[in-house]
Amino acid sequence: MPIDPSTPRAQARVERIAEIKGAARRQLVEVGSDGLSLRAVARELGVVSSAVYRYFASRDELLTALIIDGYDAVGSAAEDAVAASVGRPTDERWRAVARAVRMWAVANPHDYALIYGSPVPGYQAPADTVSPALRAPLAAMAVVRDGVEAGDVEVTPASPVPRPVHADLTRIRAGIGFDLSDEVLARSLAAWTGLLGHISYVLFGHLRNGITDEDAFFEHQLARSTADLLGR
Amino acid sequence: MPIDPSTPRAQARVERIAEIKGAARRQLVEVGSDGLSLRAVARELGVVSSAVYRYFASRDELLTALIIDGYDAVGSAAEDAVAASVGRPTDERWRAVARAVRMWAVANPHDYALIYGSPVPGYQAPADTVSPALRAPLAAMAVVRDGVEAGDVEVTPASPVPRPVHADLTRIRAGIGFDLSDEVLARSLAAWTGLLGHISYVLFGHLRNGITDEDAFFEHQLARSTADLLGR
DNA sequence: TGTACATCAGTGAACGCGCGTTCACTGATGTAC
DNA sequence: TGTACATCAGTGAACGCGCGTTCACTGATGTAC
Repeated sequence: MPIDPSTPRAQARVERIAEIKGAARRQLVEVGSDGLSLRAVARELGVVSSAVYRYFASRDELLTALIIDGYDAVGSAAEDAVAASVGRPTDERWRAVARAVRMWAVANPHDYALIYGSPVPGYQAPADTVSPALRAPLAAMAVVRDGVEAGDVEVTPASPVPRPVHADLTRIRAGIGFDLSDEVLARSLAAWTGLLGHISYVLFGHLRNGITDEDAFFEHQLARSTADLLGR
Repeated sequence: MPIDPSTPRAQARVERIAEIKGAARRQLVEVGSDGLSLRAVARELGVVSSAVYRYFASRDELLTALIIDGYDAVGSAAEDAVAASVGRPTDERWRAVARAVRMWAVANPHDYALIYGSPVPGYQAPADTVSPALRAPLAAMAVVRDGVEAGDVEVTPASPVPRPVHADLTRIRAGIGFDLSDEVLARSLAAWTGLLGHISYVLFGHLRNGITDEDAFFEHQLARSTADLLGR
């Protein structure tokens, strides 16, 4: 594999890969991750099915590429929101990240479902999905860490942390690479899973007959959960 | 369709339907909702594929039956927990429902993914899934309503509710059939989506490298979110 | 109690289809001397 | 600058497979008189 992207061939290759992934993402919309088909992708590109194997060794490899792209997309949306809000109050910054994640999800519901929905049965996520997957939650946690430093976050533990939970939180702390107390880390995780819970519940249609103004509902719930996160 | 279940034939039919659904659920485990195949179901039952059409007019109809069963199963788990905790303090009752939902999810991850995971693309849920889908959240909300009556729930609004949100909450109130103020209803919805968010995030593997004692972590987070729900 | 008929479960063959992946190949594009 | 060779993208045919659904059928089970 040549890494030099300057030669015309390498450039064409990069473009071709992008075309394939684009066609595959469009297919995801119609048919879901299980139904993703190399032949259909090839068809859309006006190319014989075996040609796709020049670029992806198998269907699963293509699926992995889409998953990584999804994580990277939501990750950079979150990171951008964090970067753009430096210096602002913590509650505002948290809401900005949360909004960025939701907006990405609403704009790309099928990519969202691919990464945060049901796992594809029989598909084993390879190791190189791990670090892209962490980008978005890490960006969110960084806001909380900054907030602790700025004194915007109530840090007094609400309840004692049982030993096994402490052990797991310690492991997570090591994984994310910066210090948050058990209390604050647990609150951050709750805020993060709560955010995805809200997004999924609405996006997957469980409030279809109840909520008409999804933006307003989200904002209202976000204000509430932000207060819970920061300890008011 | 004879409804009298007393005749041997009708009884055999009921059993056969249960067998088919059982085989289909087992398939779901291996292959997901997209991959659910009538032929494979027939194969497992030692029967020719067209025989299944005696019981389900199409693949989608079988899928719908599984979805309804899933909603009914989690719904009755929740209802049982509610019924078993009558008279106990509200925070305890809420935790009991939440635990019941999670335990069902952990015991039946594929049914959980079927109903609360990514929607099956191209599958349109028919109207008769609606009321089973409401059973679990309704059971949970009933606990909150009882809690309000018992004075266990802080009912003072934390923030004004924007008009469009109020309109949607009114619609939901009408749908669930009992009164909860905007404030309490919004908190209940947040608690419910937060619960599913936690369950999904862990069950779908996003904390695979972080949490080892999932039960302890859940209990700890549940204590926190219960306090948020009840307004401390 | 016995007979004639209707209902039902399941059979077996067939339809038309799409899938992932392999393989030997052609012809164009790049590279080395 | 020109030639010989290597690399690459894409072709086309083929493999073996499973799918949903339809249809005419057989034989067993139930029902009505």
